[in-house]
Amino acid sequence: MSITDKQEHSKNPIRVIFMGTPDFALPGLHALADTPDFEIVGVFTQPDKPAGRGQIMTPPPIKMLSEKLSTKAGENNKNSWPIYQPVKIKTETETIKALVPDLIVVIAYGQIIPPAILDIPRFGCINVHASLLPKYRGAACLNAPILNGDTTTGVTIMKMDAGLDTGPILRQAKINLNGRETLEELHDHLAAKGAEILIPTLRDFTAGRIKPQRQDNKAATYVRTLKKSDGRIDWTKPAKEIERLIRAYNPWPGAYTEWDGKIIKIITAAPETLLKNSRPAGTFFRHQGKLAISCGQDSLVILKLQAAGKKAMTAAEFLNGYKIK
RNA sequence: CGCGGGGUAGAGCAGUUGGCAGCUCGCCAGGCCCAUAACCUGGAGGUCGUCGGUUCGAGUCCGACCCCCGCAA
Repeated sequence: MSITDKQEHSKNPIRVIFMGTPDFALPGLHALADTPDFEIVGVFTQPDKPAGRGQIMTPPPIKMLSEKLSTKAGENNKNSWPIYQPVKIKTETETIKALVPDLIVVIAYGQIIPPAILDIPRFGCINVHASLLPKYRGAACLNAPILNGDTTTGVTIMKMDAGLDTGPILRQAKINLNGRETLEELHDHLAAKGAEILIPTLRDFTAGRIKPQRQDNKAATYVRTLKKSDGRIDWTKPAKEIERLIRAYNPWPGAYTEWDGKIIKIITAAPETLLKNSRPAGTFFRHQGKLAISCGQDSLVILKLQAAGKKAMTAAEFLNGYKIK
């Protein structure tokens, strides 16, 4: 028996249930699995569902990572863990009790956790949320700061209560925005940031070194879940706003418009806009060898786009093949 | 069997009722200009996704397959 093994046993690891579903939750699960003083006793994630062309049954990202990590743990003579994919978490109260968790960590699980479950672990349920609460409660917390042109955002680790993202705060980490990042970049950045502060925060909290701070409900804002149709560009808006929307919705739900009867995804637009604009909103035109689209205020230079059925192409490639005046 | 679009020169596209494979850009060589995302001249570069069928003749019509993508999730 090695020294590290002895340390693990002597520390009497904290029993953790992890609940999460999409990519955003991956770094958190990884961090927990890598930390000897926390023992994963179960993972909950959403059921497999049909996805992609052909509607093939696809497991959520957390299931795939969980299986990999759990198998590896078993091979290393450490405890592996079961994976649960209940349709409704509220029916799993007894299952969860039987796992005797000290703590439940929830990252983008995708279902509301009822109070009956919140109360099971002695340390409660801890959630990682990708905004500086109480700002941007809700699902679109990653899109909102880009869409609104904020200069900062961050992650919050909180103790969950019955409300949606209303629980008392354990710790926050702030990051600066440079006005050019896409949703994808912000997503990856904050997923990593959340995982980075998760372990030290859990250690401090379970050791009694953190007093959860109640949120200021008066300062709270809420962002509803995005729909695919939110990505449809309204060209009567100012170019500056549209450029932010393109970054905030890339890659999902994607900013798109219709041209010549086809759906065109706008993937990247230039951050600077053209001042002159005499054309009707939504008109595609050439300007100094570049592709531009007129907006309600100013015009937007398009850098990268994708027509339905085609691969993504640069504006120059688009101009070569399609006839734009 | 979820719905749909597409594979033609390095890139993006066109190709009419089957009849010599084109356009824009790029590339190579040369020219012009104070200068250019400018212009002029010449040039290279394609087994038209694959296999089979119909035909005097197939990028084009028929069949099968492979690959890419949008919707949807």
